[in-house]
Amino acid sequence: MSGTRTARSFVSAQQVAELAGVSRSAVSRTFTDGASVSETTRQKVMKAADSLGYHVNHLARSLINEDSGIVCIIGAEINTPYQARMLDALTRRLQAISRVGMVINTAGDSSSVELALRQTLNYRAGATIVLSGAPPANLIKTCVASGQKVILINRDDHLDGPKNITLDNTAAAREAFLMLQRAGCERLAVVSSLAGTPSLVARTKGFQAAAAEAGLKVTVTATGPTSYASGFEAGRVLLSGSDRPQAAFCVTDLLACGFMDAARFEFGLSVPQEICVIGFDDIEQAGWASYNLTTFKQPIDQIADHIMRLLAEPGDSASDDGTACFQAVPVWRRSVRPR
Amino acid sequence: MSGTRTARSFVSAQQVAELAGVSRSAVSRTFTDGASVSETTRQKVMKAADSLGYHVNHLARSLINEDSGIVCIIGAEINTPYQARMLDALTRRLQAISRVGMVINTAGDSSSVELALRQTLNYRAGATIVLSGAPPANLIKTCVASGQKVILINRDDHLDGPKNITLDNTAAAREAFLMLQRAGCERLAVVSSLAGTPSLVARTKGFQAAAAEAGLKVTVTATGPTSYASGFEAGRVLLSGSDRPQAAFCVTDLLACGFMDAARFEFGLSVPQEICVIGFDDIEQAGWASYNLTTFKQPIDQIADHIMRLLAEPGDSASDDGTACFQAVPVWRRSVRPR
DNA sequence: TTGTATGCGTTATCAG
DNA sequence: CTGATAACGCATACAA
Repeated sequence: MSGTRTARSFVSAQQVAELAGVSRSAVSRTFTDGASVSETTRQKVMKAADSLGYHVNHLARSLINEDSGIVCIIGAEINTPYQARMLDALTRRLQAISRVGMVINTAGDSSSVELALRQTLNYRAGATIVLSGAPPANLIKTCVASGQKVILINRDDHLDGPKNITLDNTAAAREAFLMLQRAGCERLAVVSSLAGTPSLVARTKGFQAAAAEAGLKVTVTATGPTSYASGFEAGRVLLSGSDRPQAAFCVTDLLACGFMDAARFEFGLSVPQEICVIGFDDIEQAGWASYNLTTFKQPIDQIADHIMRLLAEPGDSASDDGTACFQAVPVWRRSVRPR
Repeated sequence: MSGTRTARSFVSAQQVAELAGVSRSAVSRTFTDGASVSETTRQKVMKAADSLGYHVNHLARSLINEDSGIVCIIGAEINTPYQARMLDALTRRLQAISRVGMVINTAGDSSSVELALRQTLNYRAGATIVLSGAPPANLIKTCVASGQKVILINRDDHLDGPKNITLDNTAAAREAFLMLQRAGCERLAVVSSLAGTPSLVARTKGFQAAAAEAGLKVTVTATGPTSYASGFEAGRVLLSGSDRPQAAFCVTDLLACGFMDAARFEFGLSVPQEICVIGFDDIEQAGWASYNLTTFKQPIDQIADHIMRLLAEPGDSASDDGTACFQAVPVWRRSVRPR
């Protein structure tokens, strides 16, 4: 009497087979894509499975397949608009190719990233996507050696095993400078953060370099983490001086929003008449009427699509050199004076 | 010769045992909490494991344990500030109790929620947290019957198997009305959405009821999904009429931000002098200087803590009736006139 | 403490 | 097309 409803446990293929009067294999085949089962058997099995509430145990299946269908997504600050959108884009697409995302929220420090990467191995994830943080090289090696696909986003250290996805931060930063230069701004500032993320550093350096070529100096500020509050604080600091900057390139929209609010509400400045602001990421809030922030859009959908393509490739394909670089495109709104 | 480094596959306990010169069980015990292994054996095993890059296969382990350590989190609109914060709070805490969150991003429609719930069964998740969407009752039953913990957030249909977590939306809405009444507002509006989520409906009805008791009529608007754009559009509609409302209760901060921006930039109204606005959720943006939105804070941390407590309970404990109700607390900022 | 043997739920292989 | 059987990687009862 295994058919009673009291079973405080998952239903197994065995039980379904018994009820349907067929073998375990028949049940297995019914739920395996591309296996050959007669329509009658299939019907019997489905009926029994339905009444018992049977669901294939992907975990047991993966014991044989060596692929659990799990894709680990490692990231810190999931609640940040940009990261949240990336997470949304990824999980949605994973669903579509019948995989599933396992989110590992690291504290950001390297030891917790290491722990996260171990989890990815524990769960036999077929792939690991690292949104932020710097995982130790030896662990990455283990992942790759285990047949896992490792995808690193916005890191600059290019190891050979994993696939890298980067943004052309330098080009974007240079473009940002040009936009401000054309707007007639000469006293320039960069609002950055203390996070020291490779991409943020690249944006800062790229802007500085472009300005230097034009013979202009840039004041760089970093007051805390990459947040609205830090941007606000940076505004306080930068704008209280005697000759305030005429424009600020904020390496993140979040910083830009904070900076703009400081400019307006702490110093009564109007944007873009008295100060121009450029952000980065094109988060949703950048498009809100209060900000109308001119910024650079990260091609999240393209990136996510690219990742799915990487996942679809056969495991050992080293067709490309493993690095894909995307362009951030400027989004003109109203925080920079028209030329 | 299984020890060669070419193995494009995960390392098994077997391989570790061979290298360490011990039995498979010794390896197993080394990685099992509370098993007894001599220090010498332990060292040998650890060394071998390290050099081989061995990691316990949680999936195989769960075949025996009946608990994979996976907790499924089902939600739509992960990229929304509120949901993103909830996701962040949950995944962070799950890590802390050495579980891991599997995020299933549904399209929101019921068929995709059903698919998500099936995934939860496929992966033998020990628990499922449904952030949004209405899963079919029979599937929930299967989950519960399989020994899974099912936690539903903000649903109003109280089945007996799952644990429910709700917010006292009615009380909060009533409070919102009182706040506006004290500010001297008489022509009132509610800005809602077409989503028809139970909690949103409850907020709307609660506000209406409170107003009705005071003999005041309320204009209810819903122009689209629960978004900034919808709030903006609602503002356009509501404020263009001849006698515009003096206050708006927006059932979500996102709607509130959109509404405020419409009021200011489309109609040149100042908040709170010419129109008062109250939101709901206390998303990060509500605290930004541009909005300074008076709103109701959802106790996300409390809720997440409570969920962790539910997960820690023994599986069959029905100590409580299965429903926990939290209070949203008003956060006074500057979008409502002081009394 | 250690090793041996068994079973967890599934799929692949192979014989019918 | 179907059923029996052998893996898959692991934890545990049991015997040593």
